[in-house]
Amino acid sequence: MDKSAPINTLDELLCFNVYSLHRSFGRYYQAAFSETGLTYPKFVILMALDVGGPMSVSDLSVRAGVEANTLSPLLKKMADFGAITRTRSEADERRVEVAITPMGQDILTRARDIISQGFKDLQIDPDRMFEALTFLGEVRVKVEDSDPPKLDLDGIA
Amino acid sequence: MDKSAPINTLDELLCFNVYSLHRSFGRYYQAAFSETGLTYPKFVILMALDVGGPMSVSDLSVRAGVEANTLSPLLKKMADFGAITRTRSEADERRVEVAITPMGQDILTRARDIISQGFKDLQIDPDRMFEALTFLGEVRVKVEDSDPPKLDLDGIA
DNA sequence: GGAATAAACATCGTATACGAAGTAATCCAA
DNA sequence: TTGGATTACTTCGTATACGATGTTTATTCC
Repeated sequence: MDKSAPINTLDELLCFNVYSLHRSFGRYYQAAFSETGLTYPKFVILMALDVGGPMSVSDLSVRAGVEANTLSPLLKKMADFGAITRTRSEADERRVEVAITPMGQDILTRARDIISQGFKDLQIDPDRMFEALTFLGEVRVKVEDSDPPKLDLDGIA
Repeated sequence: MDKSAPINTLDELLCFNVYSLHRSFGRYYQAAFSETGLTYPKFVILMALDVGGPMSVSDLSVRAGVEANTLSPLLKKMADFGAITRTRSEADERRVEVAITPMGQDILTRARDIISQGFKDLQIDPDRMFEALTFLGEVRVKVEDSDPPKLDLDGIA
């Protein structure tokens, strides 16, 4: 019989605050990028490739924080568009090397500026944000390393 | 010519840290809820209805932080399952009143326990979390109130 | 060195999410 | 009071995401 900390409202839950803010950012960027064909996940991919250089789909998966199967169709679209290239590795025929193109760089440069500008508009305290970034990063590691308890609805549904 | 704060890596971006942690939580809860039919968004809906009582789709939309059109199909599925009820308002035929059922309550009770347990396992410092919750909430308000600068790819794509 | 494994991507099925557009009910102003 | 807004919800089209599974290529271990 362990009551642990009973959850009262959604606002007390970190996962909900993260979920909620994520969706707010999603709508924000959808408005910022509308009509350009760029989306937030594509921006993340361009950033990862720009900073980390050419890399395999799996490496990109780790950097971007999404599963490889989510990346596959996205990368195909971006390659068709011309923002990135996809090349079978000579050394290992299983691997696909992904790289940003000059056109992708151009897009990224402008997107970076927009995001910088938008961030400045938000007037967020740098110290609090740094602390939050650190905290969120630590939590992410813990969540990923953790084995979640399993929900059991026997007798209910 | 405003360079503002140039963005170097994804890790420096609050939106990316939120995005990334959101996905980690998503995989975490998918594992916790697997096979039960419950999902994180459905849990959020049950929580909102349990705490706030019966309410319209639009009110629920605000509480859960998702658009009403996202809710519609979800609510239909949950009602078919028996966890909630959907009733046309007598007073205003446009409105649909949504309420949690006893079966939904039972599901929620167990889900709450699982989430409490999982949270305890993560060993998160309460003070830092409280500060983070406050910060994330403030940022969310700012993001929602803010008018995003518009990306322009003329001459590139 | 050849079968059993494992690794890297891609595909498939399902579940959110969003904006835009559609429908029906209510409100409101001339 | 009636016809044009406005509101509430739904439907539609598109874009992520995930786990499970399939396919191809590399590795490993007899």
